[in-house]
Amino acid sequence: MYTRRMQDRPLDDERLTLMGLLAETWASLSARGHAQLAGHGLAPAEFEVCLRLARSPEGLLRMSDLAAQTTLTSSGITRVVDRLVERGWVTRRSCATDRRTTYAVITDSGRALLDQVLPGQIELVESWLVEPLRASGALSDFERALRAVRDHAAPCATAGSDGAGLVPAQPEPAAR
Amino acid sequence: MYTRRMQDRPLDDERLTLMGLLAETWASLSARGHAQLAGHGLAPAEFEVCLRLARSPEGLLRMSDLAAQTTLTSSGITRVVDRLVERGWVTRRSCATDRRTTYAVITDSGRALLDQVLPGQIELVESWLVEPLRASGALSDFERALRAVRDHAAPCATAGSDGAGLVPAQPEPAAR
DNA sequence: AGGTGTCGGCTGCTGGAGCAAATATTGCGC
DNA sequence: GCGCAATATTTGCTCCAGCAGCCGACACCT
Repeated sequence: MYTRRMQDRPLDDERLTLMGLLAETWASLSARGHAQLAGHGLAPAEFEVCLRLARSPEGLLRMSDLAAQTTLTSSGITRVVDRLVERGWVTRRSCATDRRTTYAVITDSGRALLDQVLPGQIELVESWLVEPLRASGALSDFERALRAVRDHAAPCATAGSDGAGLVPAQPEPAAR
Repeated sequence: MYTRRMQDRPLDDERLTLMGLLAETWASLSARGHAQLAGHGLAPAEFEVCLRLARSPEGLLRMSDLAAQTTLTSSGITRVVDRLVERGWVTRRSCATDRRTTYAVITDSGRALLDQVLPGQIELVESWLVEPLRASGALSDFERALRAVRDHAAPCATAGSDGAGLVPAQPEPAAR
């Protein structure tokens, strides 16, 4: 397996199929998560920002660090935080020692929102990801494989927390 | 493992972390693929459409079947095919037996484009996904786990090919 | 035939996100 | 102290995708 036969066209390459399998799996899982978030009036990026803030030591993170940790650009973070501020889940706070930086801070209301949203999200992951993995006996294998790929590919997703504050060696919290 | 300890807040739930790991891995891999496609002037959805057409029995697929197979809506497919037609990689063909349906057909030029793009994409998957998996000895485990999740979660991604024409039991070809 | 319901694809409108330019603040060298 | 480069955030422009609405076409039923 995984040695291409000569008569195969690149079109049918096994590696392409594997990537497609991963794509399809991710698309399916994330779609379910997004649908549930939408029920709470939350866009995926908004949820991720709230979650990262809540997980942060003091519930606050610099705008540019948020950008580095997510797939959004700093411009995108500005808009997302705008929307979250409008709804009272996040506030901005200026930094005492560096007046260029702006912190995004999660509010009590924002934490309450997460308390309301998280159980459903966890339930979703449990039933659509963990459960089938356990049933096929591949749960720990899967996580190990995932870590192997991530460690090889991802540069450093813990920008701004000074390498600390988030779960060690498990920097990525969010369901996009 | 994978039994939540009582003192954990939902914020630090292991299942959320696992989902985050998957999210991060997918984000990293797809970003590399997208960057390479961009070098050929291709958007991810455009590449996926071309690939699915090329893999189709006669290089043609109905618009609505393309929509069903991708994450795009039929409206989105209309626009994507518009762009591909503009650049000569795809043409539209009306159906002889049902005048409502429109086929998207890949052109020779479109196939040539794929010949040019695919090797690089395969190379990317090889070095950033297959290689680390092989190194950690988790390659076959990973695919097995992925299939378990996909089979449990994905409804049916082979719409329009009448259940045939694509790789059996491996319906998802594309790197989005 | 004629009528009705459904399907397939295309078009106006809206919102989100990236890119690039603009603005603001800091730290450095003179 | 003052200009200058570097960094951080915001703002204008543009593209892309989804939603809702539309029309043409088919199928079924009477």
